[in-house]
Amino acid sequence: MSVERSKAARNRPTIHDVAAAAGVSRGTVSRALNGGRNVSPAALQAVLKAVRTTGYVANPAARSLVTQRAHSVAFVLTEPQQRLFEDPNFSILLQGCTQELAELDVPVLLMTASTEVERKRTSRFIAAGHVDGVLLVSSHTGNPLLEELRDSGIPVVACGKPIGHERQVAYAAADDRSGARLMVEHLRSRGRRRIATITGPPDTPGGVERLAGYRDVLGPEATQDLIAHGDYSRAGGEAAMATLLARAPDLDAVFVASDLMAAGALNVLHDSGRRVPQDVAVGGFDDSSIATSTRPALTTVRQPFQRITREMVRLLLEQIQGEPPAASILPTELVVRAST
Amino acid sequence: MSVERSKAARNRPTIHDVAAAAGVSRGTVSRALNGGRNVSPAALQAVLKAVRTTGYVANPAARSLVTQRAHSVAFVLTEPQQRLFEDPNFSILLQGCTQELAELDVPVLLMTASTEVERKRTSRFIAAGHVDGVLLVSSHTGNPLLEELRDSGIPVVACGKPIGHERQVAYAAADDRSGARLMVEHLRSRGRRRIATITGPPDTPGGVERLAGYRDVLGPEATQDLIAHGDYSRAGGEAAMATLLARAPDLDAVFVASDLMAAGALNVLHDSGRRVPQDVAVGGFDDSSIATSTRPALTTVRQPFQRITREMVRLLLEQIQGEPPAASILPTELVVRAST
DNA sequence: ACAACTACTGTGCACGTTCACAGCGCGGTT
DNA sequence: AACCGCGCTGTGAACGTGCACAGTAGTTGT
Repeated sequence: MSVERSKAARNRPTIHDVAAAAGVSRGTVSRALNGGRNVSPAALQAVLKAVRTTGYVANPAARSLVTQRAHSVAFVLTEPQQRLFEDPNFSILLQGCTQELAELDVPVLLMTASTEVERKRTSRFIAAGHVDGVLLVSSHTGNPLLEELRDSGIPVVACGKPIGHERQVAYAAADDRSGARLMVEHLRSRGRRRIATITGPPDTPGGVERLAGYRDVLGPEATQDLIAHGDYSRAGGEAAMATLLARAPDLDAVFVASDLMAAGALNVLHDSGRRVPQDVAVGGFDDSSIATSTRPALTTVRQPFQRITREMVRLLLEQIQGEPPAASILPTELVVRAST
Repeated sequence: MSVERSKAARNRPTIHDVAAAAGVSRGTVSRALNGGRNVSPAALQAVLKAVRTTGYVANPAARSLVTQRAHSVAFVLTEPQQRLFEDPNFSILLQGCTQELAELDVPVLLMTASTEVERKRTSRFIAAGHVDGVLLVSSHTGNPLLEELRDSGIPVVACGKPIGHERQVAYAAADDRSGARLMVEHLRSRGRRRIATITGPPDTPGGVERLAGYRDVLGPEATQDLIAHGDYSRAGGEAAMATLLARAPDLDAVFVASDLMAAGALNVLHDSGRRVPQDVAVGGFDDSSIATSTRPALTTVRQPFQRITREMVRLLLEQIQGEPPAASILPTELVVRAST
């Protein structure tokens, strides 16, 4: 009597309550709910009905405790936080991964590791077993977090090639190099002859590979005065464009390694009195939402973000299942708009 | 013997291992780690040292199971996903909340509830007890999720006044109405006499309150032809601006209820051959990163996002502690740039 | 007819932690 | 001298679930 009273007092129904309501045992309820193997149709129906009437939902903590799985995943961003809301790429990746995983009922924990303090915290947090795997968005190489994670043995998937760890950690990345080639070839086909470039930081895969693609096409034409480095920020794009104009006022095209930097470059070109695309053609990279919001709209190289997030999730789940880390390189596509 | 063997096989140290290493009992270790009350200095030192040598981190699932707390919080977005990466506001809120909570070692689960399916999933997920509270970013009123959450009894804090539930759910919001007044008064002080407005959707607090502030200042001057509704998207801002120009070609200022829409409006004004601010002054709202990236840069009303996120977190933690829901209205500030 | 197999079901244990309780020695008050 | 309170400690629950195992009934094969 008092036992039943205390049970009724607890508001959240447990698997016991469902079992009692369905007239079966805990084990049968558990089996019915996880796969439903070796369960009679009658029992299955009874359990399902009992679940409905009691409003039962499994306690995730109890489940995690016994399965030794957190059933969740972390999305870790090592870039300065500024970039999360300045550059839509990160939001798209975050959104894509979240959505992809939500369909599998896997929640995503968002963590940043921009500062030393945050990195420590994130590292400790992940080591505590809060998550089964990590989606790591960290373009800059040499971040200690990657090695810490690798050493802790937790499954990791990087977004973009993790320079120096290509063989040891899984990653999904767009084919930056051939994407850059597509763009530069397109600029040449438009009759441009003095094609400059604004690169990403030299310690990022995008910074290296897209520049390599540019050089592939231009060969010796790619002189040093036509190459300026940016930091993937709008302000960085502006500064780099100003530098290029000072060094090579006769340039007639510029391939910018990200749409956000390209938007900055457009502003500077506008201020210098040059018309786009008549005087200078501008090509971006990403095909983020920025590309269609500039005037003129940007010709750019589309990164297949949806495929990238899908692959990241797949590669992570594979590793959680015990498979070794793998990599996935995805093709890019030229999107021609008004700026070239 | 075999017992010790199996213990050694488990890679993650438990509280038992720490207790053994420190020469004390589980209870003492637990007490030493949670507050350290009623623990002798000697025992405390021994435990701390044992934690260091074993590399112990508490198992969150086990802890949650017994404390009946998830020790985590959900950030739920009900807007169409598009907006997460088009409008920087959401990223800022997300980032702010995450950061604020990270300092308290509370992870943030990111969930979307844009579609019916997602809403069901999110609802069930939260009902399962995965989180202790919900940070709800949902501008549109009438979303069933809010009521579902309220009924389930889980602590909720809304961002922006939850129309129709002001008394029942906690919220943090900027003072939209007086912010709008600031801007319209500023436009008048610049000598503008035909001041139009592009509002947010009428079922959002921002849509209602900012329009009210506009009317407060203009009174009968606020004729219907000067008011157009937008949907907080860039495209919506463009469409609304085009409508206004058709209806009132003589307008000399427009107050736009969000920076993103204002950016769209600027484009349309530019295309129509009008100069900003000489022919038409444009005022935005938010002071998001967009405001400084337009040409000309936007005069806007700054929302104190950092204070908003701080208040959201505070209000949520309060409720988790058992306090009743409260509200927090935060002051806005006029930021004058080149567009007025 | 008996054994072997199949399909299904119930029970005990373990996961790792916190909390309530009881026990212990020790100094101070009645 | 007996008692009480205090600071500290160890121990036995309990949280709710999944899994291994044993057991039952019914069916098939020799």
